[in-house]
Amino acid sequence: MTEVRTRFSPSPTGSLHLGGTRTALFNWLFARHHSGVFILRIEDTDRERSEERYVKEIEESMNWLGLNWDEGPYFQSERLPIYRKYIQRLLDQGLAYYCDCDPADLEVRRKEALARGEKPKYDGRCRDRGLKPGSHTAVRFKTSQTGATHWHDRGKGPICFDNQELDDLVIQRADGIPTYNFAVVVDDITMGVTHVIRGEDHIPNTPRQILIYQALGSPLPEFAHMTVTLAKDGGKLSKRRGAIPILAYRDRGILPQALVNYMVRLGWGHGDQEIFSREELIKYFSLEHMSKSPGVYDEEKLLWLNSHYLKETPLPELARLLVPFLERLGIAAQNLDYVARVAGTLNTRSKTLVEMAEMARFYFQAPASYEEKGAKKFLTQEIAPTLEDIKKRLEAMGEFSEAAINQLFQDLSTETGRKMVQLAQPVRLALTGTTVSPGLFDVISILGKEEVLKRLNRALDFIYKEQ
RNA sequence: GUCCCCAUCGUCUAGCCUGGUCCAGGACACCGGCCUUUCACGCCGGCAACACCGGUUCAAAUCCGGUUGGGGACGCCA
Repeated sequence: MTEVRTRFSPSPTGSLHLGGTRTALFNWLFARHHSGVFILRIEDTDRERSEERYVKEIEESMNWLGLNWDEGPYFQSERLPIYRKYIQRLLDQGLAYYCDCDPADLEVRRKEALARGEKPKYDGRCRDRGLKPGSHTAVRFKTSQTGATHWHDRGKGPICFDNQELDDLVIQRADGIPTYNFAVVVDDITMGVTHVIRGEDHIPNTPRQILIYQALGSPLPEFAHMTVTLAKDGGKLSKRRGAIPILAYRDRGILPQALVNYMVRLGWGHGDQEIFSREELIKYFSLEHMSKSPGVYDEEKLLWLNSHYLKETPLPELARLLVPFLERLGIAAQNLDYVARVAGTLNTRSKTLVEMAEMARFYFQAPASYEEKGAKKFLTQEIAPTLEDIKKRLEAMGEFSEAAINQLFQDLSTETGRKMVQLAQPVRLALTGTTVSPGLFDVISILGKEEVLKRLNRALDFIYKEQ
């Protein structure tokens, strides 16, 4: 059995989005599952639109998700001589020819055909003219006009195209740069790619590429076309339709494990299992279980997975992850132990690190104001004596543990006959500024005696000043 | 328009290849309830689907054909 070799070949003409990343993930998983090789290849033959910074972004995105590659990155722009050699071979064998048709004319003819309700195809007018290379000549591949091209797709099953549907595609532009359909084939041949796993938007390219493989006398790789991802309103997920750069997920406080888990479950399944560790993914992944119909991007499910992984992440690590998000809010958190305790009270109630940081704010900054409705209800003249009492009791406490504080409030409740809620809410408001927060006794314990007393005093001042 | 692909709860999916165990299972979302110092978490329960029409068969979500619907592709972009 020969070694499995897959590749991910993005073009650096923009940020990496969910769709492309999912393709990378499936290729990576397939390679890892078979202990094969995963190659990164940058398809930068479009000189106009390719940019160095996007190469960096692609690499950074993949690194963030842990999709490590074994070979590459290869750059098509550095492989021009190789393509030229293969083009020449086809030319010499009469399997390709020069064409000097004006691109603008072709465009007009294409529009006309479309208007007539026909499939826009190149009519092959230069096919037998025996043109010599010139400054405005492209090279076209002589596509067979008879028979059919078919293959067994590992994702879709048998697919067949009538060759009459195809036309003589340009394989080398007038500027000497090969086009996508040709460069991919040459690359996949020379890099020994055994499995081509890509989006189903490439299905129409496949018969053309197969014909080129055959013209070059090379054996075919396996093809597996995976579904595209649709936006909520239907239609391919795109920049216009809600797709965001993959790194934006990181900025939004999404964990890489959550994104990976989400992407893999979109269009693939393994029984009833929803949560997969990286090892399980590698162990279970197979092309056969890919779904055949397109999936709709559902952010709710991503967020659910994210909150799941947020809960799973060990506190010290969660603290490390949270710090940059705190800093973004202008909170300098040097004490990682403190942040870990804070995170421990927030990990079950936030969906993202961004949310968690926002909720953590009061642990680092005293409330600047009190939520209006809550203040009206709980920070009243009537409660003031009780708050004074709480203050005194807390002040007298030794060990400031959650359990001890809990006991203190229980006692107070029995002694005063006040319900816990009537005790907790005013204090919560005083400490956090809102009526919603993590468990109050945890909050008190974490903030510490000094800070708690300070905030209680401020709340009391607020009450006395208000009435 | 032409070609290609696809079709199970609102969404992601299991089952389909190897018909009966499926009056279709899980998850997200949603709706109840429990827990409770608030909000969450957690737990329990509920809602909800085999697109349609024919055929094959003792029997079809599962096989075949058609219809409808959705998606993709039709560049000297990738």
